Amino acid sequence: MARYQVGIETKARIIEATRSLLAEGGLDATTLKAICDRAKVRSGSFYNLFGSKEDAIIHVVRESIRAVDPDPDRVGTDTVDDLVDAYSRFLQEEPEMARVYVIAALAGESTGDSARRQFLRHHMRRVERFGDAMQRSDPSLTPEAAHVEAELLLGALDGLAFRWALDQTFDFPKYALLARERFN
Amino acid sequence: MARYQVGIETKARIIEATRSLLAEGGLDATTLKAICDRAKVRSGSFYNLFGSKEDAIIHVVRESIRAVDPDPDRVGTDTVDDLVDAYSRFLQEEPEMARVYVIAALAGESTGDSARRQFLRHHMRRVERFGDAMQRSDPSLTPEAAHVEAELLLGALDGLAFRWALDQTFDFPKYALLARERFN
DNA sequence: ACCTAATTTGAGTATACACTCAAGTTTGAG
DNA sequence: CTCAAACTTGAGTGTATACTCAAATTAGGT
Repeated sequence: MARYQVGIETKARIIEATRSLLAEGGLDATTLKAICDRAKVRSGSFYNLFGSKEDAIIHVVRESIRAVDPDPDRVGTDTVDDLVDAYSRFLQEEPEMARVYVIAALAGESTGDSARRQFLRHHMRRVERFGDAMQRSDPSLTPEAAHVEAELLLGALDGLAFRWALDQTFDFPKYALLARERFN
Repeated sequence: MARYQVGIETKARIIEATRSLLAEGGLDATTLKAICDRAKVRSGSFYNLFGSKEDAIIHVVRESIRAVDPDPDRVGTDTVDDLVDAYSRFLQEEPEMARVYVIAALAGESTGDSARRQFLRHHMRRVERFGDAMQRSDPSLTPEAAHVEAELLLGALDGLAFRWALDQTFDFPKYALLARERFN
């Protein structure tokens, strides 16, 4: 796709423009025009590198989640607490991005649901991560039980994050730890 | 506002049109034109009765949540299980509405955040309901502890509902009950 | 029947949006 | 240096959007 150096740089500029717009003003602020203006690119160039605006947005959201992953290379040394901490950190450092994530995952009417499938895959990977960490800390746990516990804990974290998005005075880290104590 | 009988009926028609459009096709399908066509009304009439499209949508979402409330008049006889059941039922009966609820609550950039405040108030009322029910089943629970438990359980339910929205083969009622067992 | 206020109309405003494409320019491998 | 492919341009397309308002009509209390 982007094989020339200049194309790679353009793509990076577009991604950075999209990232900063999402972080500053959420989805509403992230129009094609705004992205192109900030990236110093005309719209035709954008579409030479991305199939749609949503492609760029999803790329950025996934990238920023990966950025706070305690074990991005899956070495397998992360604990449940590490994962919960990473979740708290993501909310703290990228509050707007968390909202974008949820809306992009749910609003998939327009996109068909390819976006939704992508978010589901991402969720399943996280469940696996949590389940693995739970088994490492308690080897007597069966894989099936670990999976259920992981879905419950991740569900609780997601719901508490939604709660926090409604009202940022909500003490997410505190409740996240309480939830973590209930599951294992 | 709507003092003539005909105005009251028009308002009801608009609400019903909005409700059915949201249930059938979510937010994307619920344009002003679609609402007006279905309600057999011209746009001017709509704006005589509602301040904005979003007013009508929020009205409908709140109404449909209330419709599955096990104790809408707050008699105070509902148990935690009743409340969890009502939550499951809402997802089952109004799947599209649940997504609309979340998006409307989070997408408040455009609205300022008056919508967000409204959803927060609604959330707080539900926390209170859950907390009250928990105290009724276990009178040794302090109000403060009940509040914390209620936030945790409701958070877990919200997160599991998000999980279910990603993939409707997810067995929400099963996980909801598991979560319910962990908190009390 | 009168009269005010409620309601309705519907053409009109503004305008924002994602996306396209044919024609040019630049890149870099051979 | 050549040249095909990668990249860029930017005016243009098409469409949908929520919302307004002045004028006409209707409701219903008196």
